[in-house]
Amino acid sequence: MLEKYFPEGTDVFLPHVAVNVVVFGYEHPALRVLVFRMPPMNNSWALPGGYVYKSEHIDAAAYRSLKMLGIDQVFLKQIQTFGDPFRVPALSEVKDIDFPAGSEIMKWASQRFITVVYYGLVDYETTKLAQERLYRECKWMDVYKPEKMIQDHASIVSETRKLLINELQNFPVAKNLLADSFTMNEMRGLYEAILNRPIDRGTFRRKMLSLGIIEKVDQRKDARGRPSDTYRFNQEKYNQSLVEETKFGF
Amino acid sequence: MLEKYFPEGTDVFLPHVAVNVVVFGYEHPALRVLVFRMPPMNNSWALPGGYVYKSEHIDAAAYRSLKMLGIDQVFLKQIQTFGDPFRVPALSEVKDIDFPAGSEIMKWASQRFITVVYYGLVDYETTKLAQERLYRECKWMDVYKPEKMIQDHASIVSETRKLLINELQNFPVAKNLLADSFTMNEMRGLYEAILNRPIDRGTFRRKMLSLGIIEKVDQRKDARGRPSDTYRFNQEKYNQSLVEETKFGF
DNA sequence: ACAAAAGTGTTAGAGGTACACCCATGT
DNA sequence: ACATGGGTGTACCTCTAACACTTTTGT
Repeated sequence: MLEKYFPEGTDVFLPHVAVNVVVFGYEHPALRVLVFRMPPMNNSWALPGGYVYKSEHIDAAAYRSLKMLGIDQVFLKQIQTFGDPFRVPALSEVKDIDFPAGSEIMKWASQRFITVVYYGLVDYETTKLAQERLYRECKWMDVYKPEKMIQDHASIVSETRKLLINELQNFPVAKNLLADSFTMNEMRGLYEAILNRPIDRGTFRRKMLSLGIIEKVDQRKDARGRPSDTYRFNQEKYNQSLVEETKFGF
Repeated sequence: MLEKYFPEGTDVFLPHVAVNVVVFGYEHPALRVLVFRMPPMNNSWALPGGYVYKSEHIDAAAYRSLKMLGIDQVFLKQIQTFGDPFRVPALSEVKDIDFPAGSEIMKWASQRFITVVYYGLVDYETTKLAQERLYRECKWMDVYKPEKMIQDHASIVSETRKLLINELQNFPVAKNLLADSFTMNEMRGLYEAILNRPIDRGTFRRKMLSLGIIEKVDQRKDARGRPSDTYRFNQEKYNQSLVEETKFGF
């Protein structure tokens, strides 16, 4: 049992410290968050995360926890640390778990943990989730249709979406959430999903083009109506916008 | 030695986890940060901070670390966790320290720590620093004239000032940094100190008044020239502005 | 021809910058 | 009277919300 979940044992990790990542993906027009559940916790979803090796940077631990899920193309940024001593309910009160009582794994899991939370941005289209033995089930959960989650993960998700709004002001979040090329409609839908309010079509278009960080690539005909132009980020202008502290907000 | 610095021993604390606070104070027109140094570290200044009791909320630990310095009227907010495994240099390489080698205190201090950092806002005028035995020397350091600090504390300070700029957009930071009553000149000076750029007098005045969260109290004659009006925050409107997500920015 | 979706133009208002001007005080 | 600093007015600019109009496609 221990070998299955902790092939290296638990001594290699820092006690009391965990990392979690709220991975956002955008499937037009829905903003989604990556969640999983594993056999011992059957009825609730959890955020990806893990523990920190004794000489590992916490940022590296966050990246590693996603790599285990098959995600290596991801933008990560730390946002908040949750440190309520009772944020994780005592395991004796948790029903959806079936580790043997008194096992080393239970001892490890029942200590107090503070968790350093990151948000992650991935391209929903190209992100293929690995179905590893450890993680029985992975899925994208709609941010606005939250389902039952373990511990305080549901509030971590909603907290993180609010913080993402601030990020949107100072950081071109869309670069890491959209495919290489995308339409204005998709980009605007993404902004609307994060801000949770409609944005005027014309105004959005003009503002984004005036920033000068995206350029026209081609056209695309979707279902009906006029074909839409497709765009991509100009890498050079994009990098420049980061150091110039451009305002991307609405 | 152990009793002097850790009267309860070290077992009462979570290992590997520390908290630090960047306490800002404003003495017109300088933005200051509270630093201290204690005997074993003679040549470098340090941020206030401490360790977390095993069943204590990390926020509570941050408050407690300031209470030890005699500060109990303070607004605190968590901003960032620093988790580089080598952020604290090996004690063998630190010259300004004189704990006995091999002592329990050295064992505690030489473990790896991640530190959860908060910013704190206090009223500079009414904050009297306690000169406790543990803290030989306390002082306010000018944010823009950084002095030598231990570990990575200097970069924590500069990082935190940048994050304070974002806070300024969404949160009436001034409420907690100014005295109960203050002039427009003082308030504007505070904004300029945080943003590190000049702001037009008339524009600032009108914007602040239009927010409707401050009200005129009295007048005050300083040195020469026309007396200035003094203002205070209207508690009710202030509280209201917090839930309405008002924009305080420039 | 019509609907649908994308692209473009236009107007009005809000808010900020920059600067000029006026007012109250001490010397 | 003058210098000094606080209070107020204003013209200009930028941004954006709102909505109308035009263009390009499929049916």
